[in-house]
Amino acid sequence: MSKDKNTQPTASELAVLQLLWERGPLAVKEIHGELSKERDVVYTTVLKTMQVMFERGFLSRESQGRKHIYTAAIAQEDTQNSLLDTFIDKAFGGSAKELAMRALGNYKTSQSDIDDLKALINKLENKQ
Amino acid sequence: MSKDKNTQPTASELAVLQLLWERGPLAVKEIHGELSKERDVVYTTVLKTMQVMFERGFLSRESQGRKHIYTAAIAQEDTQNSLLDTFIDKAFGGSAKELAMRALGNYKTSQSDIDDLKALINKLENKQ
DNA sequence: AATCTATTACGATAAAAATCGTAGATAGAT
DNA sequence: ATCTATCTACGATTTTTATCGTAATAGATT
Repeated sequence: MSKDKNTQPTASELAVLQLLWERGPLAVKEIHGELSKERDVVYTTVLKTMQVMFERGFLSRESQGRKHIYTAAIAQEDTQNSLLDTFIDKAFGGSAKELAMRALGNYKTSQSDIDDLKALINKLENKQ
Repeated sequence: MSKDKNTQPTASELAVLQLLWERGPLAVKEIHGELSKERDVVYTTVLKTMQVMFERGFLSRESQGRKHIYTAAIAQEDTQNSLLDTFIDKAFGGSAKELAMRALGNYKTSQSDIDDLKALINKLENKQ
């Protein structure tokens, strides 16, 4: 669970990772298709980003005919934890609790969300 | 509570804002002193950053003799909310609850933290 | 086999952010 | 009145990230 800033994906890279985490291995074409739904971006821009990610070790790939099928090479949870850690420091002066309460207070929570939270709090309380 | 990316402070700018939010109005010299504790940074770099922040409307300032005393011109809470919003999308696929649970699960929580959380959850539950 | 097309490779450029050096000004000390 | 230390102003450069265009190639199509 590294905290090294240089091993953290950039914003563009995260957009690619999210798709791979959600949908499994994909070719550049498919990532480009998805990203294009949200903003204008040229095919080779996405290609280049993914090539860089491959060099950085964020993605692995295998050839399938003439194309490459890319897979996320870093775990979603580890990556999120590392980003979260940085973010808590950067934006919330290091207070995880402040951040959590703000997140909960500002967005809609369903009853099942609340149940999950209660369970977590129980666990935390017993752990003490 | 703007979400406009261009109005969001950068990482360096946030470091300055945190200090001003915590300690009130300060001169460049003082900010530089604090930042220097954590990393090597030249005085004029900090000065320049703060001048840019002033132009961007993130800071206001008043002359005191030959120096400027800077004040945060954007509210901490608004800024955090805006950053949080971006972060939830970027790193947690839009799930505030996921983020909150991760934050709580990964860091130590005191009993008083837990009490605060319980109170918040009660409030959320009644709100539904 | 020749042509077409999807795809990669890769360098170049642009844009954004961070860093720093030099110059000039001003308050206060001598 | 002059000198000195402290500050600001500001341009220039560097670093990082994002974007894109061109060329080469492998496989499919005719």
